[in-house]
Amino acid sequence: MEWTDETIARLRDLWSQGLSTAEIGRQLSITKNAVVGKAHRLGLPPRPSPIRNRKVKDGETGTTEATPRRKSPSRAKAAEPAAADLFTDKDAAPVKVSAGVAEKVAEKPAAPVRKAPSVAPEAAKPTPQPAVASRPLPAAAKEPVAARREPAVAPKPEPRVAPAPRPAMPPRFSTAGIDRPTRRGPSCCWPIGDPGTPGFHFCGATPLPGKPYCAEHAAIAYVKIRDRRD
DNA sequence: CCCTGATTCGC
DNA sequence: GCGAATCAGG
Repeated sequence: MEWTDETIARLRDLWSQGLSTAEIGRQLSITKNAVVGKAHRLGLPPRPSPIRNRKVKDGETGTTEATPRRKSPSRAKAAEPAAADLFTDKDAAPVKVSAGVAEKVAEKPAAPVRKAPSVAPEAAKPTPQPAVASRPLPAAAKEPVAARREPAVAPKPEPRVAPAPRPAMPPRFSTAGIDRPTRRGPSCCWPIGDPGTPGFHFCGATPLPGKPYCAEHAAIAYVKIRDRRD
């Protein structure tokens, strides 16, 4: 797997959107393992694991080996240092509210994440049929399977920088210099150019209802998730 | 069984 | 660094 800047950006985006690792893997045409592995290497915020803390530190009971399977799990690494570290900004922190949790919480008052409200529930679904169910996508509808998702261009979905709501405190990249769409309503947040680069900006076109992207980019962003299983 | 994410470790 | 194998919980 060649982790280009684009793929990494996509990974981060999808990851921050709360998609499951397997889902991300399907969209990127890679295995979930690759997704998780890379996510960890990137230091992406861990999402609620279905399993409990496996890292019960070595020693433990000592009587029976905890993980005698492979070799020697002597690599009882540290706990979970990295993730929290990354969120020095309060802005990024709220993202911790993951899909699963979000459903339960049902509200995030002081934690307006970038994801559009309408998008959240979709992405939160274990089996996302958003792209399939409600897709008034004209372009995509034409060639659903054929088009698939090949970005073709070089999209860099940048999760951090929120397009519309709350320009208060940008986490890492200041939206100040970013040329924001003139209109103030919802706008397509498909990134154009490299984040942090002078020319970087967002598409800004009128997004599809309930989608963060315009029809054009939504066709790229949201792909038939079906047919992906080989 | 299926799903999920986390971790390990050979490459 | 990468990701299959594996683990482990729901």
